[in-house]
Amino acid sequence: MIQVTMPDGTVNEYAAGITCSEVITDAFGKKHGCLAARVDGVERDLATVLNKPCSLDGIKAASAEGMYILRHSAAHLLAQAVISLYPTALPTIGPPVDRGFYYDFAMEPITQGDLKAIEKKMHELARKNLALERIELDQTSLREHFESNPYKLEIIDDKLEAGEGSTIYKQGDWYDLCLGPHVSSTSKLMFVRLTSVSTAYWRGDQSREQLVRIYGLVEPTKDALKATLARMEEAKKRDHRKLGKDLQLFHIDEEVGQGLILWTPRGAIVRQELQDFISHHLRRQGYSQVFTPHIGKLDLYRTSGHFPYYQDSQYPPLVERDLMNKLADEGCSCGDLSNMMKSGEIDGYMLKPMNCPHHVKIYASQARSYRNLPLRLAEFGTVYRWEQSGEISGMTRVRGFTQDDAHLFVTEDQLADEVLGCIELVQIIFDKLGMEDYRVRVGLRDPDSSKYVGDPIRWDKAEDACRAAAQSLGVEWSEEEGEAAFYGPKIDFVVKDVIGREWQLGTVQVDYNLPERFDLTYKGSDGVLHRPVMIHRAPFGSMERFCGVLIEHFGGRFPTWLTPTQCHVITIREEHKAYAGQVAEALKEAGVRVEVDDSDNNIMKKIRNHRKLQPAYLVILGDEEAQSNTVSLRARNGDQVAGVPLQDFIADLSNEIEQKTPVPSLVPSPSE
RNA sequence: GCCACCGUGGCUUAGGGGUAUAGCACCUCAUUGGUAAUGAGGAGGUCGCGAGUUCAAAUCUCGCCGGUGGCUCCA
Repeated sequence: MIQVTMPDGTVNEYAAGITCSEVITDAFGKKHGCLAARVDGVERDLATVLNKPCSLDGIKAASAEGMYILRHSAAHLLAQAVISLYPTALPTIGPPVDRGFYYDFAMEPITQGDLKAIEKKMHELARKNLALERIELDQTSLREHFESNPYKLEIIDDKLEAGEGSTIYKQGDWYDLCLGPHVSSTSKLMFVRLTSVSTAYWRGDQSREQLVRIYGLVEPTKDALKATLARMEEAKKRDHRKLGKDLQLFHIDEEVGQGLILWTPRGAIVRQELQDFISHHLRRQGYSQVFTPHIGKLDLYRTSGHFPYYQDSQYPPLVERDLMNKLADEGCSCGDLSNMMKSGEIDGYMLKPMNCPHHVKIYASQARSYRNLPLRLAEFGTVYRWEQSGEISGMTRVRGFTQDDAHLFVTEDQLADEVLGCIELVQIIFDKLGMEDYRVRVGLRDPDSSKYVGDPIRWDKAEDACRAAAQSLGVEWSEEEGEAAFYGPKIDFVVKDVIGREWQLGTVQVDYNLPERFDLTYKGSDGVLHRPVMIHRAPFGSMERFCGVLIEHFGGRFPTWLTPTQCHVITIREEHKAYAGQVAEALKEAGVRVEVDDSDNNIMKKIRNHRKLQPAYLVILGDEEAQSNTVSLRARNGDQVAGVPLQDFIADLSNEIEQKTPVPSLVPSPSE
């Protein structure tokens, strides 16, 4: 007999040789819903045989571990299906990922259209209720099993010591090299959906074979799969690239260039409101606004270190016309030109990849004393970076973007307080926008590395300041060793949107490097020159990415203060035109953004059309309203209220805008 | 940058060797309608760009540009 300790502490006795599955059924009943077991803290198959005393718990599909196992098993099922339809395909690796699973195959390219047939085959195999059997093999036998698959052999070479064995999992006549654990039967994998087909390099190495990668989803129940698919639909609807078009927020024109955002009037309003909001808080926090140009001399970036070190991710430099002509006359090739710029023989201008060198020069333009510090220079500064073409996407990955940037020049003693001040700003913004779901990453130096600049003692202090600041937020935060920039520790903000995707937005970075490179100084109270510390911070990251994320966060339904047109005034009949003009005028007078539709379409049609642009309110005007000097309001969700005195509406609306209320709330819902 | 797929009026889209569908939006006329599509008419496209094959190319081929999904990269 062996003793098995259950999670609640009870100890049951069983005959040795009993399986996890039997123990779990005994302890939790037949409908235990467990996909696997945890034996002495280690994940195991349900079929695992117990021969000695242990602790045991079940792993349900609802848990992260359970989903991981389910997805992993589904990847196997996918491979089985693919091999049965494409016998010459070679399976390589197929891990679970955050939202599903994938499997990479060495095979001829397939298309999205081929996925249906593969999915059908998966369902067929799932229905066969094939047991997944774990088989331990010695290395010789393993190699025999995979002798026709060089990818698996490479894995064996890499992962196993000489002579070391491993396991395969077998289902029907198909098997795969795998450590497991897995679900007990393919019947647990009924609710799969293949989502996309793509390519990947073997082991992520561009120089190696291109593989076909198939992505899929799996859920434990039909309803869960439905819900996941619905969530994906929702994500698609919220896609800022689609909403940006529908709501006329921005435009990207191939003739202007890839990754270059044209802010159209409606989008520009959203951006301007956000900038005004942040500017207000910057003034309150003692920042000084500055403006700097979009280009600077190569020498500046040689000093800062941006050129030529980061050359590959920048637009190529600009060269003055006279110099260009002269060099051309001398028969200078492009390669010569590039080399001469690199060596510093000739100068040119660069589109700025960062704002800091310009701000540093503002600091350096005067002699500074400790009495001037901290100096906080803020600018919505536009920078340009040469992102790889395949990486560019909508507003979230672009080549030109405007950072809500600022650089703080502080004394060593002020560092902790100033980092805290930066954090406070982030908190205010996220709170106001209802972005409660975010986490903070504190990037620390790798203790084993010597790539960092600056004195270790100062680093320790700066790292402590970052930790303390992150702690002060009261949200989830993590320390990540080795994630610091070479010039200082940093705090990154990662926002989770409503559908669970994460976006890296703002950042606060301590910098010991630039003050050194530019030989920045201030006169201390001791009369001696000291080196200031810099803090780079951009709480939104970039206006482009932030607005892109915001569009998706709100699903295009911006709060009243942000929404491009706050009220759309709609008339019922032609004779209400005059009153509509009066109402619109009064609203404009109060600073409200308003649009009027007094066309002769009927009211139903007009409502339908104007809803599309998602104003906070539709203001509907007919006989009753005109006679009593009131308005009738319709909210986005269709709720309505009639007979609101115009003056009350204007007062309430102004208040809502002023307060930056997260959701338009001037139309009470009928249930309240 | 690499791979696969895609590119038809402002938007959504049919077609797939004989210069092109439809809906929405737009304009005109009629209609004056109380909370998600009134009716009729009209205008708008050298089918991403450039070459090639062909009597004939939106359609086939090649190159380029752009988009999507991945890979790789990201101060």
